[in-house]
Amino acid sequence: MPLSTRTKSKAARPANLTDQIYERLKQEIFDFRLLPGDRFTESEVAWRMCASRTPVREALTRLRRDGFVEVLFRSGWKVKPFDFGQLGQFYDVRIVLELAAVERLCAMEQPPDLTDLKEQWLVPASGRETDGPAVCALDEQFHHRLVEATGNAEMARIHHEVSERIRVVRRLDFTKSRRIEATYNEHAQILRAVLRRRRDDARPLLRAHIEASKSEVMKITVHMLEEARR
Amino acid sequence: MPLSTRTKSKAARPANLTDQIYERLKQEIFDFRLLPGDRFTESEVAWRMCASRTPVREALTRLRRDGFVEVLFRSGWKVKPFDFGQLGQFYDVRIVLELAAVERLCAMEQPPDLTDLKEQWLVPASGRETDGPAVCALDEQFHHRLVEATGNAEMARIHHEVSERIRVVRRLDFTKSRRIEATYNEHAQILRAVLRRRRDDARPLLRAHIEASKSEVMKITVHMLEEARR
DNA sequence: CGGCAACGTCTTGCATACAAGTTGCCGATG
DNA sequence: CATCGGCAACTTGTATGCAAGACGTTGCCG
Repeated sequence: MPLSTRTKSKAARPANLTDQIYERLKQEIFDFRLLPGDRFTESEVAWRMCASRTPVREALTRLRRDGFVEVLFRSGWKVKPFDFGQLGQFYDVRIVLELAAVERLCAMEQPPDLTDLKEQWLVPASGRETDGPAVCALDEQFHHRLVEATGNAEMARIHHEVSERIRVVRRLDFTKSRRIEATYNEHAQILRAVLRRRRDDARPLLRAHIEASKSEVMKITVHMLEEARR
Repeated sequence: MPLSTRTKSKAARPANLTDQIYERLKQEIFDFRLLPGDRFTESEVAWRMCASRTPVREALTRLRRDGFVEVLFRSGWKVKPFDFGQLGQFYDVRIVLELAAVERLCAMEQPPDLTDLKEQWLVPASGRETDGPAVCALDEQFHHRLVEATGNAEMARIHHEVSERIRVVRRLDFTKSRRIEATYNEHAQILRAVLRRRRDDARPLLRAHIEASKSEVMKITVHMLEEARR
C-alpha cells in the first residue's frame, strides 16, 4: 500500500492524519493485532498507514505518553509488555475514583439523571446482551458513566485513561457466561443502591464488584500467558 | 540567538532536544514568562530555543496533551487561559486521591517510612522555611509524598499530573505569612494523625486543609484577574 | 466614506533529506 | 570451533522543503 495510492477525501477535513494514525494504532493494540512485546519501526507503520514518518512519529509519541508503547533509542519501537503490578494499580485507581464518585452521587442534593443506566442494566434477563465483547464495552460505559455523572469532567477524563489502560485485559473477564451474568446482577444491585442513595450499601458492592473483576482478569491473564509459553 | 550558535555538548548525550524544549516551555508557563492567553508560533519558539520546528512541535504536542497549551488551526499556539471550573475540579481530584491515600496509609499493616516528612514538618517554628515559593514546593512535595507512600505508582503519577495543572495558581496560596503558618500547622496535625494511624482524625483534617487552600487560591486568583483588568 | 474582494504574508500539517548511533552479520584469526 | 573486529544496513532524532489554509491589508468600487 504505497503512499501515493492514498485517496484524499475532500469532503470535510478528515481530522488530522496524526489523530487517525493514533486511533488506528491504539485500536490495533486493543484488538491484539499488535501484541505486547511486538517490535516495529516508524517506516513500517508509515507504509502501512500510507503516510510519511512525521505524523506516525507524532502518533507514536502520544501512544508512548499514554503508556502503550516504548521507544528503543535508534532501534525501533515496541508495544509495552504486560505489567501485572501496574495493572493491579490501575484497578486500584479505578476503585478509588469510582467509590468517590458513588459517594458523591449519593450525597448530591439534586441527583443527576441516570435513566440511560436504568434502561441498560435494570432489565429482565431476556433483555440482556450476551455477546462477550459487547458486554465488555457496556461494562466500561457503566463504570465511566458513574464517574461522569458526578459532574467532574477531569475525574471522568482520568478514569477514562485508566480504563483504556486495562481495556486489553478487561475483555478476558467476559469470556464466561457466568461472569457476564454476575456483571448484570452486580451492576443492577449497585445501581439500585445508588438510586436509593444508600451510600453504605453501594460502596461495598461496587468495591467487591471491581475486586472480583480484577482477580478474575489476573487469573485468566496468567493462565493465558502460561499457555502461550507452551 | 540563531540556530547555528548552539553549542553541542559532547559529554553525555544531552537527552532529547524535544524533552529539553518541553521542560523549558513548561517552566516558562510556571514562571509566568508565558502568560495564560499568550500567543506564539512554532518558528518563534524554535528560534528562541535554537532548534528547528520539529522538536518544538513535538514538545508543543505534549504540552497540549497535558492541557497547558492549545493550537489554533494554521494560526499559532496559545497558552490555555485559566478555567476556574477546571481548577476546582482538579482540587477535587486531589482531595479524592489524597483521602484514599491517607485511608490506605492508616490501614497498612506495615506502615512505610515517613521519616523525611517528619523531619520536614514536625519541627519547631524556628526550623521552618518562610520563603513563599519554597514553602509552595515543599507543600506540593508533602501531598505528593502521601500518595506515593501508599506504593501505588500510577496513583502517584496521576496525582503529580494534577498537581502540575494547579501549580500555576497554587503559589498564590503562599504569599501571606498567615497561610504559610497555617500550612505548617495543618501539615503537622495531618502527619501526626497518619503516624498514629487515626484514619478518622486524618481524613477530615486533610480535606479541610485542601479545601482551605482551594478557596484561598480561588479568592486570590479572582482578585488578581480583577486587578489586571483595571 | 463604507464595504468588500483580492492578494500577500504567515501559520500549521505533512513529506523528505540528512545526521548520529545501534545492531547484526561476516570474515578473519587464535 | 569460538571469538573478536569491522563494516554495512537500518533506525531514530533533527532539519528543511513544500502545500493548503487563515488572517490582515490594501485598493477598488458603490
